[in-house]
Amino acid sequence: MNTNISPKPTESELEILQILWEKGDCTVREVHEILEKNKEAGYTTTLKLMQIMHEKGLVSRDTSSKTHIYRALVNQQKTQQQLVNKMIDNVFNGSAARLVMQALGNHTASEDEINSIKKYLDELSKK
Amino acid sequence: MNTNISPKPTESELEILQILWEKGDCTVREVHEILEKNKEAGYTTTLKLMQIMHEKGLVSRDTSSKTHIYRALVNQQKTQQQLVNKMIDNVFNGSAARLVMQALGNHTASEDEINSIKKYLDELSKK
DNA sequence: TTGTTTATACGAATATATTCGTACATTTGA
DNA sequence: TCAAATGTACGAATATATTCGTATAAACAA
Repeated sequence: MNTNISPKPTESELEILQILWEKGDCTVREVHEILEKNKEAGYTTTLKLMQIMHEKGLVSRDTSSKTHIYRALVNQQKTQQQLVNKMIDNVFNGSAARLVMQALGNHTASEDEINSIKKYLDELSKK
Repeated sequence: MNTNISPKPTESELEILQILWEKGDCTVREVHEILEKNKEAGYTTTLKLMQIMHEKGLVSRDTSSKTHIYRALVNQQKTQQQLVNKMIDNVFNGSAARLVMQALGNHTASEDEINSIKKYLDELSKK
């Protein structure tokens, strides 16, 4: 039973989740400053987005002091899995293998990456 | 050089592109009947979507007879690549390997699939 | 011929996502 | 103390995606 079904995050929400996953708990200002490195956006835009994410249950927040602290509520792995599965279905007609090859094809994986994937595949084979 | 940069197709557009890629040229009615198997939608909704796709340059159409024939203009592989790259960036912090593992983790790839991926990786390593 | 079916065109309603201005409260520092 | 800086709340504008109703023309069949 999973009462944890969150709606699929939008692109903007995903950008924010990335930051929260990596940095841990953050204020709006902290998130905003990181976002600003890559794109232009007003502070209140970021604030509003994070408030909406709170309404949706994507994040929690600590409001005990004036400056609120936000925390990701959805699990990174689960969210990634959800999005990947959707893409496999939606874009690759259900074939995970085709997605994998497409992913490796262009995005020139490094030798290290390739090796770690090979190891991973060996693990899978054993089971 | 690529003068073929089309805007990212939306989800609905992707469903239609899938059909055109698989079936080849289609009328609106043909596309609509396939779509209907999976979801409910009015005929004029499908029509409108395909007209918009035409405006955007995602499809061409032959209007020489009353019933128009639509054809995908964007390449399947390129479109898949575009979407996968976006996801690698957007969801996996730029790591193709992490996407690959996530994709294989849950979606229980078959032994055959795993082997074909291994072969593929070997090819990549050689270069 | 003439009514029914099958098309397209197109405007508009609805839903959702994104962006920002403004009001107002709290904190800070000169 | 009190003005500037910093923060939240919230409504509204804008953009985009999706859905559908209606008008109208063409094809078809009795």
